[in-house]
Amino acid sequence: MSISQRQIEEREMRQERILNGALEVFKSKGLEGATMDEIATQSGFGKATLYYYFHSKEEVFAAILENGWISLWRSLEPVISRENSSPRQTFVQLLLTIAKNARNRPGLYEFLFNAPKVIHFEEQPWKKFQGRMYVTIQGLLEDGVKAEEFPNINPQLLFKAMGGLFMGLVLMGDRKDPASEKDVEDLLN
Amino acid sequence: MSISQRQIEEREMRQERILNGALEVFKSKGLEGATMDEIATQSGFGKATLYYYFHSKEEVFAAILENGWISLWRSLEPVISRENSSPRQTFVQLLLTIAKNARNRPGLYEFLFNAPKVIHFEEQPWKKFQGRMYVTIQGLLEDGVKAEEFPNINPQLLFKAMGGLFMGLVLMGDRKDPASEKDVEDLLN
DNA sequence: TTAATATTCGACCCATAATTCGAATATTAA
DNA sequence: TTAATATTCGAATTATGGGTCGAATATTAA
Repeated sequence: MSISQRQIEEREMRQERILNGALEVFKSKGLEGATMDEIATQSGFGKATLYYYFHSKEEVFAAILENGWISLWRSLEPVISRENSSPRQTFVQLLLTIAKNARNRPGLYEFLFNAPKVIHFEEQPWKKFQGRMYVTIQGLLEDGVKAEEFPNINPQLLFKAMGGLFMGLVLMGDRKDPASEKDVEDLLN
Repeated sequence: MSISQRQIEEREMRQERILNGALEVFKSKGLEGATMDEIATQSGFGKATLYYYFHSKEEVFAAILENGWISLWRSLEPVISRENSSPRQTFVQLLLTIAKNARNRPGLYEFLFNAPKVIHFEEQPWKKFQGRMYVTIQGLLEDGVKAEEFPNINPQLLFKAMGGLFMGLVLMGDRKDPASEKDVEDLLN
């Protein structure tokens, strides 16, 4: 009668296939250079088929970002809600968790963290998750400074520095050396 | 008979005017969104005139990057070749010099450091200068670690961290607080 | 088996934006 | 002054790439 569960799953798989192909093209051609034709070829469909699964190119972008942020946020939640953990410990674990994610799918995470700089459609649903993450980190830093677990620098400044540092470490790296807990601790001192 | 010095200079001025206009448009519309029409309007020429000075839109991109990297490199040379300066001192001065440049022309430097991520033409002449800068910084860090002027971390790692940190601080900042020598020193400790 | 529904895609369409043309207008050298 | 050269730009041309159409082909439910 109606659509079977299997059909839904297959549909989702095809969508993911398209999204992966798209990400691949973005990686090699940059956001701007990526065309729907290429994405189609890369993901193994005809161009028109992409439009059967997504309304527009913009929607493809958005879907990648949304999936990415949601899954990142999901993996962070348990770390954040853990009890009996000092701000600093939580902070370190947070960074390590992000790093672990990023190591698994470097292309995706480069996209996640850089794309927002390049495009600016407003009111994107994924911004909610991005925002939550930033607020959380910022809060941890503030608490940590208050509890004297971090050097006494303006938390805002520390946040920016950590943000940049993290990008440099996790994303610009050669991927030879996954950041260990010790690395992060070393850098914090 | 032939072209006078003044004519050459005027020509260069017009080219710069175009480049400045282009940068302005890139800032507000992004690389992709920028059109030759807008660049023309912004810089005060007719569109066809742009093509009298540059072969293509791509060449306009490239010219901005090349000019930028060259002038940045020029300003760094005296710092690098200064004698009687420890690796750490040189390193700090280098960062401060870059920061000073960036503060004077934030739009340009954001472009310089971000554009390479977005577009992907190979064999760009400016890459030579970018490469030189990175090699120099990397070398300073290695020497500095050897001389125990920096915490004893893998210089490669330190380089990545500093790179990210610097981007975060200088480029993503709110520009309220120009980085002072003290800031840099604080962060190094 | 078959009618309905889901999926696929080649060939178009069309708006936008890059690039070129050709005819003016300025500037220069003699 | 004037012929040659340099500069300018509106209008036309072309290329690119997002998005649509309609006709297949596959799958499903009955």
